[in-house]
Amino acid sequence: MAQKPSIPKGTRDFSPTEVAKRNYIFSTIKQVFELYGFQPIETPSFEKSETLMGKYGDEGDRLIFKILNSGDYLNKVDDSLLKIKDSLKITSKISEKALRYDLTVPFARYVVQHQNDIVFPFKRYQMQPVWRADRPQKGRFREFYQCDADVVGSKSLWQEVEFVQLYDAVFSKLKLTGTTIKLNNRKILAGIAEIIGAKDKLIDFTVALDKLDKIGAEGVIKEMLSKGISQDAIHKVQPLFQFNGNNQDKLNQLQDLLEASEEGIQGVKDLRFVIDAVESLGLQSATLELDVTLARGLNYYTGAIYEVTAPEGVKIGSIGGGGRYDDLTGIFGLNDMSGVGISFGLDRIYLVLEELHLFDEVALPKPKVLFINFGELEAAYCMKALIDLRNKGIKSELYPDSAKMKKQLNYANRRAIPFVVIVGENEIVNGNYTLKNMLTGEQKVCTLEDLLKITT
RNA sequence: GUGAUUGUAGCUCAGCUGGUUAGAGCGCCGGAUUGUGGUUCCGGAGGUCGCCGGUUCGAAACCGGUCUUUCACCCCA
Repeated sequence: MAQKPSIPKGTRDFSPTEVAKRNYIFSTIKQVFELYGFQPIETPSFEKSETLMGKYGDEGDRLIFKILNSGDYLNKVDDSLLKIKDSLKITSKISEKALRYDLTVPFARYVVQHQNDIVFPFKRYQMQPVWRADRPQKGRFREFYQCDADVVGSKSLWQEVEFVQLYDAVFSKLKLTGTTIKLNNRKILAGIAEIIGAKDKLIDFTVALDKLDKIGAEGVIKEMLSKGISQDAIHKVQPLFQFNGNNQDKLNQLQDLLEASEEGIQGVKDLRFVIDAVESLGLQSATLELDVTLARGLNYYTGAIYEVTAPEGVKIGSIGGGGRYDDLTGIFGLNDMSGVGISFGLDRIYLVLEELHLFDEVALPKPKVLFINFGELEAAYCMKALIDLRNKGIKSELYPDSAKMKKQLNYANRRAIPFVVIVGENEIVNGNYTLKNMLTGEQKVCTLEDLLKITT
């Protein structure tokens, strides 16, 4: 046997049924995106390294797939550099392109590059694969799809309200009820950090706080201490560790806690606006939850932070996330362009729908009629009928070879094709067709008109 | 990147503490049945036991490395 074929770690093949299910999710998301006024764009699967590097933190840089330069790339590297074997330094010499790590940074690049042609506020959506050199595990792949919708050029909080509704609309349409849309605001996190005098440790602080439901208050405190946040400071935010009540209660508690921080108060105000609006407009199937521990986030979020978790009982992590970023296009030289956006993790949504058996009605595209092939003459006769069937939109095909009847019928069975048309000498002489129902086994001789009528 | 875990036929898996020519079920191909399927019966093909190296008289089994699978951490969709 030849070498056993396989695909790289963390990648997957998708067979027809899987593609059908994935397309169902894609088209649902796409419909809702367009319903909300977004327009599609696409960007290259790889970008210049400088566009991507440094945008996702050190951890992110490590996870970016680098593309080797073409040609004799090593020849151009200094011997001295090769000798010290510093991978980081050599990488920038031998690789100038990298695979897309997410859709937001390429989008920022796109906006800056096309700023003169874009009508602002610009609402775009994008559904494309992204790549991460991560170690795969449950619900985590090295190649996966993101479905993003972003608005740039508007600071309106109404937009943030709409994204909550959009999440709810998509999940409701997928019949995925019981999702939780978690909402937070970076300004609140900054406010808290300010109150405790750990403004410079905002990232460490938020990353630790984010783990509250996973490692508990003790674990969080331990991690904060190890990052150099003082005992005294931690004591001040103690209330956060047992935060409860409904969204309004939480808002009021935050209001008190953040009194001394101007930024924090602004965050509470923003959050209150969004929460009030969503609560008065109502959601179909999702629950909106203010979660102060929500800190995931890419370093560029500056306002709202979203994260969607699957219904209780499905252990898959988040199935979507997003937020507001005021400074993103600034990196590429376009200032004062606020953006807010969300992302759907297609592959994870797939896993959740599968686990909850919500794919029932997704039909695999397959032919309805198979013409049995008895030979050249018969095949030619069948091809004529096929034209009529196909013109009427009836998915149909001719078995390509004049194989044994048994084999051809078996093929119809395996593919669950409901009708088979048998044409031999007799049928050709009489100008008719023998139609067989593969489910009931019934068969009858009929005209082309009957054939079209019955199989439609 | 850290720590575990998995790998035997196309698929799901047996294969005892190292011991002849490595098995089963399903699937595939052919026949019983040359214009009638899903059932049944008969026959057949298909394996460098992930890969490389080591220990041994002898390795699918033991050891090392590597790749792969799954999982946790880090981080994230």
